[in-house]
Amino acid sequence: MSDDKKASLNFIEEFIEEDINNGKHKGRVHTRFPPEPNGFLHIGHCKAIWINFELAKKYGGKANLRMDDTNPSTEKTDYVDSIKNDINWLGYEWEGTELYSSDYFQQLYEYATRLIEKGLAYVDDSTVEEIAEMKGEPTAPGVESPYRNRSIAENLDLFQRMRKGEFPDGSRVLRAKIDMTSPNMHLRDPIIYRIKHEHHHRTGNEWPIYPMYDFAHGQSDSIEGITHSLCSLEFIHHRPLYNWFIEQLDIFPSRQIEFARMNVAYMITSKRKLLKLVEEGQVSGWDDARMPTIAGMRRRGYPAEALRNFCERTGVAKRDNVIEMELLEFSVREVLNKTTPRVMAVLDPLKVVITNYPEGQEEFMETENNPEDEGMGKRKLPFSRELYIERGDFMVDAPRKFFRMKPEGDVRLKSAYILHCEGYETDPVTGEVTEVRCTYYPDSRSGEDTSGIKAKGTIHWVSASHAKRAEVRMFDRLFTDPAPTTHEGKDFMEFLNPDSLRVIEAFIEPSLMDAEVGAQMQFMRKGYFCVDQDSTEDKKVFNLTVTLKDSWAKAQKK
RNA sequence: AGACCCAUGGUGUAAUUGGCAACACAGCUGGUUUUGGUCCAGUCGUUCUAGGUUCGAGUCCUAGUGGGUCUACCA
Repeated sequence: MSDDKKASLNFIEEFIEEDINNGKHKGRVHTRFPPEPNGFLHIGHCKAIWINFELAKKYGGKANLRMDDTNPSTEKTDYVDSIKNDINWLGYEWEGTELYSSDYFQQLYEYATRLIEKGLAYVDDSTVEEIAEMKGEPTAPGVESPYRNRSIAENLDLFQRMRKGEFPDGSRVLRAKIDMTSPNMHLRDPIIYRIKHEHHHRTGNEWPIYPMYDFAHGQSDSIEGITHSLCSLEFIHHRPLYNWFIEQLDIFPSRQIEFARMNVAYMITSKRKLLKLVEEGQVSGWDDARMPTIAGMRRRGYPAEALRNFCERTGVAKRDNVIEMELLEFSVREVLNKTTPRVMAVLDPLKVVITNYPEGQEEFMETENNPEDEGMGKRKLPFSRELYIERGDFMVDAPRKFFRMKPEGDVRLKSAYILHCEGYETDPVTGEVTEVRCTYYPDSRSGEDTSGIKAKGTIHWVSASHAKRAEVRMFDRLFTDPAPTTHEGKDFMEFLNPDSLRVIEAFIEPSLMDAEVGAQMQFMRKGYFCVDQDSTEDKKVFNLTVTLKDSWAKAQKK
């Protein structure tokens, strides 16, 4: 019956299935996510995590988490914890305990020694400038270092003394001896070890020399038996070198495959630039809800499931891409629509007095928590003579298609009565509406409406005497430009959105005072929100996760 | 300038590997709705250019054009 169409494979899956079909590694699939612990994970990492862990899952394989910690200057243990936490939060578990490139320092040292013994590596005494100079340009070949043809014995001796810490930082490096005329700059005798008398977050002062990325990453993959080493496009030029080391060292042949990293409009993923935002105080920290970090998005209220769905929808390819934020927001709303309770909160309050409703009287209105899911139950809302509604839900000179409250008009209060607007009061100075006066139809109560009145619109409300005040943080995109880092001659900071954060005071229904930090809900007709960690016992703080779609507002703009 | 990578609606990704170009988001129109939300239906719009191979090309070949990457003792 069902015409189960073949699910299409992305190009990495095609490679993997080809390898499996060829019996390579006995069909084993083992990936890894290799962050450098020098910053927080962001939306780009999110995609890399998704690819590596989902692929392993799909092919019944394993995925390692490996901290690529070969540079002691920038790496910190604090970051390790946040990285592990973020990955777990996204819903993934790595194989065994987390691994570290630094665990392989001894093995790497031996590999380097093996290279020297084969006459494929040499110690170079040149300065940084000299090495750069001799490297040449992409269009012009480089020249060989005067130290290039030292004897194996001398190289061995020098390298051992480097390891013993006999030489000062920067005085010498170990280079692979490949080809100074290669059109691929990475093959022009790349540096594989440098001297750094620096404390490492895990190996302490054990090592005065540290391997470079190219001499650590591929070998670590190999040591761990990684079958498919997935990385972003900019490493494509490193692949010949990656393979060269595997061949010369004759070690397990991991295969590097490059994919285009994911870019999202209005978000930046440069760790350096993100750090600048934090250090300059443009945001409150790495986990500011406006940050494209996983920690930030979590605090903002983006569900992990939404992020995973988003990664799946955006696909895997080799094309440069910028994904519209709308797709991310769709993914977020999609999950939240199903999972969050609806609650009443008025963000921009306007007082309504129901003149024919007895003073001092109160009623409790039953309302469903989520029309998408009856199982989420019902709750009661206090109702009284004075209410707050959204200022934007009242208009003095309303167009015909305005279905909310307007003079002489009827409007339904969600889960309560239908109101008839009798008039309004304004501030004599500013002309601003200060209060709306209405009457209610006693026989129009929700669920038992016999009034026969049909109100076209339904609006949300809170009882003035019962409502609580709360702080609400209304977030907007951090930048005004979809690609703030791509404009030549302009610093990305010039594109910071001055209105990315608007703090307002809102009135919320009393039940919300019980909401715990992290709790998520829909403020009816406004958007999805979550309780921020800055909340206190008597003052809740809510973060706007994402607004609801608003076709009325959209129509008004035209 | 050299090497390498890439090119399909506005955006992103597909196309049984040479056989009627599709899916999602966005847009637009309508329906349902006690959220102008959700949901449902419909609609708009695509193979960078020029040659070539072929009965047949988004797919293969050549050239061009456009975009990206590479010249850290970072990863």
